[in-house]
Amino acid sequence: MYNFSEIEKKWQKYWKENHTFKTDVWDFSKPKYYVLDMFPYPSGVGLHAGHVEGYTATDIISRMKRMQGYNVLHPMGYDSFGLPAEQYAIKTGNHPNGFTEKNIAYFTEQLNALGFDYDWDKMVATSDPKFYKWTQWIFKNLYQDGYAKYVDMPVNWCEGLGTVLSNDEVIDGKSERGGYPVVRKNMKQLCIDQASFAEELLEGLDEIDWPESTKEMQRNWIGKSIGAHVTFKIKDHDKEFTVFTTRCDTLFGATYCVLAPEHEYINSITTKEHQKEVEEYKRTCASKSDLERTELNKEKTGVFTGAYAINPVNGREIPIYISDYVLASYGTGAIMAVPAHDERDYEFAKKFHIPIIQVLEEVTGTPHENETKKKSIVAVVYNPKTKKYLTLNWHDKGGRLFIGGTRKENETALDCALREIKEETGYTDLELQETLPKINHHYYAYNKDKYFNIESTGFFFHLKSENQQTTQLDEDESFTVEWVDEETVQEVKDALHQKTYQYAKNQGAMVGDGVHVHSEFLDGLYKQDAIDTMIKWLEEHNCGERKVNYKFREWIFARQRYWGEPVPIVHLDNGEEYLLEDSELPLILPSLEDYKGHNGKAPLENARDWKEYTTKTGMHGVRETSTMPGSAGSSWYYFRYIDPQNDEVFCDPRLAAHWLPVDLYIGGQEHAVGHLMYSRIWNHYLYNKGLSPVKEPFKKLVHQGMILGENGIKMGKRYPEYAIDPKNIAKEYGADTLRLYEMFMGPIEASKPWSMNGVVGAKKFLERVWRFFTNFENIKDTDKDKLTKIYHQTVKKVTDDFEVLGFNTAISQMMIFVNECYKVGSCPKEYAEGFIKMISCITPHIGEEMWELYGHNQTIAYEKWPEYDEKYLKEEEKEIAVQVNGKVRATMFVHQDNTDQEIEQKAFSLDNVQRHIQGKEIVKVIVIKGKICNIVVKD
RNA sequence: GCUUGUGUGGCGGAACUGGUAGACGCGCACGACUCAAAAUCGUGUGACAUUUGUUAUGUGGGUUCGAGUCCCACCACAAGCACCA
Repeated sequence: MYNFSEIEKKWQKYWKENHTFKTDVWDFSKPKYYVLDMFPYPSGVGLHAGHVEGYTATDIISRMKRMQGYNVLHPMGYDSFGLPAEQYAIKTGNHPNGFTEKNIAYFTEQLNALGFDYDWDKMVATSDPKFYKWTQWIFKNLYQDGYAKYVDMPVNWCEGLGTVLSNDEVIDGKSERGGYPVVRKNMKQLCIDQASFAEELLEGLDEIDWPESTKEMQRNWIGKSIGAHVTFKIKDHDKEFTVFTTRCDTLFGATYCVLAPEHEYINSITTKEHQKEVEEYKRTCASKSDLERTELNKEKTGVFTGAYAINPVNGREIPIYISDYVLASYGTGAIMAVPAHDERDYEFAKKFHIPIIQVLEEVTGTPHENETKKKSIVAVVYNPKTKKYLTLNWHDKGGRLFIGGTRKENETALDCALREIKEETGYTDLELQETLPKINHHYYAYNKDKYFNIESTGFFFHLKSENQQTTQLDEDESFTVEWVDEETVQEVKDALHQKTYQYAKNQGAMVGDGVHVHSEFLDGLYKQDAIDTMIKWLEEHNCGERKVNYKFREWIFARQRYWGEPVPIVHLDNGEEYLLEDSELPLILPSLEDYKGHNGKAPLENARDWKEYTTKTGMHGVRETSTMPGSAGSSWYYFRYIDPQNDEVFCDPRLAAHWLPVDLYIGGQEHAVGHLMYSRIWNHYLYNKGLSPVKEPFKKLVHQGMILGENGIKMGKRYPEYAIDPKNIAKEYGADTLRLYEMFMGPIEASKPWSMNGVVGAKKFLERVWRFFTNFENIKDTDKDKLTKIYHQTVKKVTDDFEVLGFNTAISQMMIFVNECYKVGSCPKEYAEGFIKMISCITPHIGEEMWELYGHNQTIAYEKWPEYDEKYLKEEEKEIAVQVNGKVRATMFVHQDNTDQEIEQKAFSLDNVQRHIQGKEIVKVIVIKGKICNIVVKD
């Protein structure tokens, strides 16, 4: 029986003493492979099961690549600035350094206990001055190049934490850490202008091998939308304002405008009689946090300013409202409202009784030449008492329809609808619920042999009472009047009637595509053409232009916290900002007596001596006391691993050119728009400056899934009782077992529940391996042939599966191989050693130990990866299925040289096949080489 | 509501560009070894009927000689976004 704790300790010691995994980064003779894990925050709790999963995956890849002859860089480090250390400092009054160092040592010990092959000489920690010197240096460059600057802006202010938070640190209006309420407040902020990278960040996404969902989240976060700026003059004022819209084609349907409550013009344009209301509304909005604003999402609010804007396209005067459904921070903080074609505007217009003008009609049916134009109606009548709809069943002359009809001259659409209902069904007591959008319908009338193009107005009525008159039908009107339930309504297949019904079911704005009407030069154009035409018109008439807008805004780059990188900026007494010189970096974080910030001030305000600064030329100033956010160091750390000791430059460009990009990056999806966006921004900046050799730092990205508790519940703070602590598992079952189990659980990206039985199973497999392969009576060539095929298959499958991180299926193949060895009762040394090499990537300790028992006195880590020979993979005899009408009726062995005819003949000779084709006509026989033979028969 | 995913035995999960569904593991049952148990080794294991059959990959349709895989509609779950004009 194998003693895992002894073996694991032995090899961990061996690797450390022999520097087995030291990477010579200057050795360019071999191809490089850079595998990276998202480095952890070194919390005192240590590793959790999710860490182990991701780290084992990169460990396996790095070990395989090393054996395949790559020069592998597989580093580990710590994102060691952060809140727990800060809280420790506040509580104890001690500098967080000691606390952090202790945690790092603890974390490192745990990582080593799991046998990961990190080169610890490359270790970095973001809180180490030797590291953050360069964080400050890169920031300095960003500042010099104008990408970092002070901006006066509304921010997420968290009173509870006494700091400003970025949007991704705010969840549901509360701080991500601690759950304190967050409010909006105007402050001068140090920001990084990420929006200027928006376009290249979007483009970059197309060239990297990342999970689609993460790319999509980044696209969403950047939030690009293509549209136009349109300028509206204000009536009786010498002023104009600009709106952003993606639907400038609907400009003829604009019936009002809305300004955000914070809009600068409001005070000057509001008329006297509306002043009080407007003031009051502004005040309510200001007191609301973002959370409250979204909570009040349900009902639109707003007030009229008394002012009117002039629609540039038709000179129409439309009222200007203010409402908080328009955000000051997006676009221009002002919109044109087109209630007919925008859900929000529709809702607002309904509430404030503002006209709704439809300028786009959905098109149904197929257009044709020489159409006759008509106006008509479709009426959907619903009886709320019986929950049934009124339909006419035209049977074979048109199927089931609602009530329809052509408008007479001088007849309104509504009159027409009421008349048709009365004539065709006799009902007279109706209540109009909604006039539905008009539809542009094309059809062909067989009885008249004519093509028609109709503009149909839809109506939705409720039946108030069953009062009925006698119907007046033309002789060709042969239908039955039927009240039907919702299910039977589905029988209405006519496109126009179907669409009308949909409008009746979901009343609101018509937001889809269609042709323009009442829009002068746009009439007859579809949406996209109309947008292009309108932009051209706006540009020609100097009242608008094409405009791309992004949700992406400034990245606030300062926190009122202590435990972060100091910002190398001094605020001079004359109001200017002074940037420290390179020689003054790193700007070291001072020790304090009081680590707590007071009244929203940064803790570094307490560092009175440190704060003071005088330039060489004798100018006095005060240092910036905010520190950088947590994501600063992690935005470039992958550079530093390559060249961690360099004091001249953040990373030697020759090394960066050789080692970047990172070939494989594994980490949790929670960083999809935080860290993964910020590092791309910094890298794009460095790339544009010629300081990074690649546009995109991470070529391939994989997120490890969440590991759930045994009952499928998320582990973590909420349910600590279900949490699995990898420390205990490693202690009780061994690190190899833990690694093997986590890799066998399922696909790496999937969330999957923990199973203690599964752990035991993994351990049993390792014991089974040990028992067989360390019993040298088994290791002999006697039955070599019996294992040749399965061995080569296994090498191929494991190699291919490792490459795509399919560890669960690779392990399954290795189990099959071991089962086969047991069955045969022996295994040649050659195959055994190949197997040991493969499994040593997953379970390195037992791998090294067995390798040694096989008489080798060097680590297995640099042994040559086993190879397979295609010629052993081919099966000359293969069992294929014989189907009759697609059902498997028998199986048979066929030789790979057999012709289709031979296979066919053999299939027909099988008893059970005969039974099923007897007395039936054979339609055809399909033979797919090596797979199947299907006989199609007919009675 | 929108976006992106995911739905396969008692459980975790396999299945290449459509070609014998359920690999491998857990669990369960039986057998061998044992006085016995554990461990180990072997055999079996979707369901129903039980000789050959029927039926099965969230639901309902479709394409095909053949569908877990492709198409359409729907349902459920997960994650993210959410008045973004």
